[in-house]
Amino acid sequence: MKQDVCRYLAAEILSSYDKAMSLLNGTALSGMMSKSKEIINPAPSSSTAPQLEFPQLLADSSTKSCDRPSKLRKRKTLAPRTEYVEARPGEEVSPKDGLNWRKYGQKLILGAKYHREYFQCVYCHCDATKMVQQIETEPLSFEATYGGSHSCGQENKNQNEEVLVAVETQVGRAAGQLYECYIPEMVLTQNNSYKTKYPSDSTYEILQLFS
DNA sequence: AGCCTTTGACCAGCG
DNA sequence: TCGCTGGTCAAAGGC
Repeated sequence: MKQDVCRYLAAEILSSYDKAMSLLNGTALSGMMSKSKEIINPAPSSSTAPQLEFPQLLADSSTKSCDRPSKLRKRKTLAPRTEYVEARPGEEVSPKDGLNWRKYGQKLILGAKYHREYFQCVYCHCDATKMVQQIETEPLSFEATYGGSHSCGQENKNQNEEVLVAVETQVGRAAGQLYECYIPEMVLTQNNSYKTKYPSDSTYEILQLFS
């Protein structure tokens, strides 16, 4: 019963999205779906760690020298890698994500109730940045937007989370922000490859709809 | 002493 | 071209 509901809802969402995308661009969804399939079911021949399939989701990953360019204040185009996290009750700071960040600024965004905080990876050669915005309607929820990519090795330490973000983003986009419904767990296998572990059969069936 | 946070200023993108 | 706004810098202070 529960599985049927999930299947029905996912099919409805996909159907609506497909129609919308067809109107805008006839082939966009099919391309996205095939990409989602590649992420969810990476080819067995892929190397040790899963590769992110959407380079446009990441900002330029070229490494910087340890001397960050001074007086260079180029506005980066926002990488749409957005993650929603919840703080524990009573915790007013943005929750940790397991990586080491240094806060380099905060700004009150026009029309926003809370400040937006800007973080940079603590490692000097690393290009990764993170913006955290407290959600107005849900004070315990934070929207974390990641930019750049970790060239410092932290990413490897936390590769599972990075892959999750990618899967979350792609599937979420394809299904019309469905990603809060399910998050497959990535499991490191003995041969250093990753595979998805689904918490329930119904979740797995939803993912099958995208493949 | 060194690292981190705060905060005002600067600068570039965009409308 | 210009003003607004968001992203970043860097000095100062705290821990």
